[in-house]
Amino acid sequence: MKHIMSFIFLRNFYHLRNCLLIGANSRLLRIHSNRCIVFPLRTYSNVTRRLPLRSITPHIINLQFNISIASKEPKISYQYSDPIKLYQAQKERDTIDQPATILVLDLGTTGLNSKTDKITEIAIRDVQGGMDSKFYTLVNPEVTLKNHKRNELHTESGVPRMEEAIPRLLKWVESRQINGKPVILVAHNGHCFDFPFLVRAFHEYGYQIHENWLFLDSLHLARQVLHDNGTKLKRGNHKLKDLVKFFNIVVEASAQKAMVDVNALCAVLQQMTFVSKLTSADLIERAYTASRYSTRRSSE
DNA sequence: TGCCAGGCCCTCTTTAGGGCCTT
Repeated sequence: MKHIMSFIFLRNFYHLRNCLLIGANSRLLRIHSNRCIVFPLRTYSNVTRRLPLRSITPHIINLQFNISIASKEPKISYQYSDPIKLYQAQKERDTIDQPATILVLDLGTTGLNSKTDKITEIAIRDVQGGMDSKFYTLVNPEVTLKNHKRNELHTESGVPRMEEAIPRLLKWVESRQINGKPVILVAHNGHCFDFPFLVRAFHEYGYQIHENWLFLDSLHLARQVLHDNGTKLKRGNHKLKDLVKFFNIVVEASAQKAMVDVNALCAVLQQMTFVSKLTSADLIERAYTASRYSTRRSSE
């Protein structure tokens, strides 16, 4: 009986969200005792999603969504939605059993070669949001950059070198970790770009990637789930910008370039997990450990 | 705009070639 009620609850939930066209702010669903708990992937992101004018109905307004008319198309911010308040209230009471911390990552580098190029920028965001949910730092690559202005920016006093940035990164990730449960680092094309850079940098300065750290490539995920779901994207249209456009997401500008992409990927990840009905457990199953890169490195 | 590296995927072919995707 409990399962039947949960099924009906879920069906009604999806139906409600589909009707309102606001399915972005609550993604990870799980049955908790006899209740359906809504897990938002993000709470304080500045990302908004464009909605067609006809979708603004009294129902949405009555639900107290934050609507701003900034241009021809109204925008709906998700940060004041009820599921989020529910999540925050539950989190404060520490009653939600989250299987993992999901962190969206983007790196800036001096080039594309993880063996020879250096990291210049690290941006990470905890999709659950809350206080101190963002980590951002420039990194002094200790090499001369081609762009003179960028070179000055990255070599200013106070910009940490990678060996100084790693301990800060570790401390921040640890602060986001929930009782030693896994951390899933998500990056677009991370398997071929961000993750090899990160793992190599850790090894270079004598740090080990913790076994609880898992890696998930959102490019690979997008190519899989957007096909499985029937909402096919044409081959060659899985760039982050393409996904932002596909999901009709508006990303606010920021001086921190990598953080702009992180914000965008947070929203894209929400959409993908929603349309594909993926849970945290599903993401864990699709993720892999750093040993995948360590093996590659040792075989060189 | 294209180059850079490299893993994955698709297509066309059976072992190879080319495009995608990231800074």
